[in-house]
Amino acid sequence: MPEGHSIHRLARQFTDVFGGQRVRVSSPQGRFTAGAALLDGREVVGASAHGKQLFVHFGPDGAHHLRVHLGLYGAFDFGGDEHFAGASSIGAPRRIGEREVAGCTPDDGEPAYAGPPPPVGAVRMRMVSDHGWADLRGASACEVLSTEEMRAVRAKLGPDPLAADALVPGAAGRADPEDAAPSSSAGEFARRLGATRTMIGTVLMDQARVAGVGNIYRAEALFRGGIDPWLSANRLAPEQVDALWCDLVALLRAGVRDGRIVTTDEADRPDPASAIWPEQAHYVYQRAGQRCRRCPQTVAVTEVSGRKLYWCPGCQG
DNA sequence: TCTGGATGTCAAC
DNA sequence: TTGACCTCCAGAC
Repeated sequence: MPEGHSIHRLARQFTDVFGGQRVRVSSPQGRFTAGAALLDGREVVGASAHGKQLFVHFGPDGAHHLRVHLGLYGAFDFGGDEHFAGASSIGAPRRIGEREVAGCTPDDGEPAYAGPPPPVGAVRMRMVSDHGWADLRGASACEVLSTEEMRAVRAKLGPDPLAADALVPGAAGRADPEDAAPSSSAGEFARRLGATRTMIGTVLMDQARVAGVGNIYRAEALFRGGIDPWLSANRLAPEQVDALWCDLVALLRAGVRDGRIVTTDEADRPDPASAIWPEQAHYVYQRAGQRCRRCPQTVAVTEVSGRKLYWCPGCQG
C-alpha cells in the first residue's frame, strides 16, 4: 500500500483540485452507493490525512467526512483540465514501481477535458467537478463519517511523522535542551515506544503507536538507525528513539516531496549518475540475498506477523 | 489462462 | 496466528 507520504499527497491533491467546488459523487461499482448519495452535490471544503487515513471534508455544515483507507491494493486515478496539475495516479504501485504516474497537461497534446471517461474496472467511488474527476479502486475502507466518528478514528491513531508539529524544537530532548516544551507528536512517539516490550520491528507497523509507517519505511528506518528489529521498543535508548523519529520525519517528508520512497544516502548509491529508481532507492527492502550497501553481510528477510521484514544482520545486530 | 505477490487491516480462533 | 478482504499485473505454463 501507499504509505503515509502518499496519503498526505492525496490530501493535498484533493484540496487543490476539488477544494471549494461542488462535486458529483457516484459508485459505478455499486459498493458505495449509499455513501455516494450522502455526498453527491455537496461542496468539498478540503482534505486532510492522518497516517494512512484520508479524510475529505464536505460542506456546507462540515458534518460529512469521507474516510478512505487504500489498504494493500487501493489507488486513485485523476483526470481533467489544466486545473488538475500534479500526479494522475496515486496509490498501489500496480507493478509500475512505487513512483506515481505523472499527469498530462493540454500542452502534451491531450484533447480538451470533456468530462470523465466511462468507468473502467471496479470503480468504488467517482468524484467529478467541473474541472476533472477522481476514481477510487480497491480501497479497504470508503465510508462517510460524522465529525464525532471521524474524531474517534483519529483518536485511535498514533502520532504522524508528517504532522505539522513533528519537529518542534526540544520535542524529544534533542534540538534544544533549553526548550522543555513537550511535543504532541515526538513526545508521544517516545512515550508509546517506552510503554511496550513488543519488538520495535512490530511496533513501527502498529498504527496506534505511530501512524503512516509501512513495510518499506519500517525496514529502511531501522537499517538507517542501526537498530535490531527484534529489540524490545522500551529497550531503545532515548537518543535512539529521538533519532528514529527525526529520521522518519525526514524520510516521509522526502516521500511527500518526491512522490516516491528513496531512503539511500547519495554516498551509498554505487552509481549516483544513473537513475536511482528502483535499484538504488533502498538499503534492505526487497534486497534479500544481496550484499549490504554498507557492510559485507547479506541482507536477510523473515516473515513477521505475515509481513516480510528485511534487515542486515551486520549493521543491525 | 492460471497463479502468486504487493507499500494493509481486521475478525475469528 | 491465520485467513479474508480485494484489485491488478507479471510471469509461468
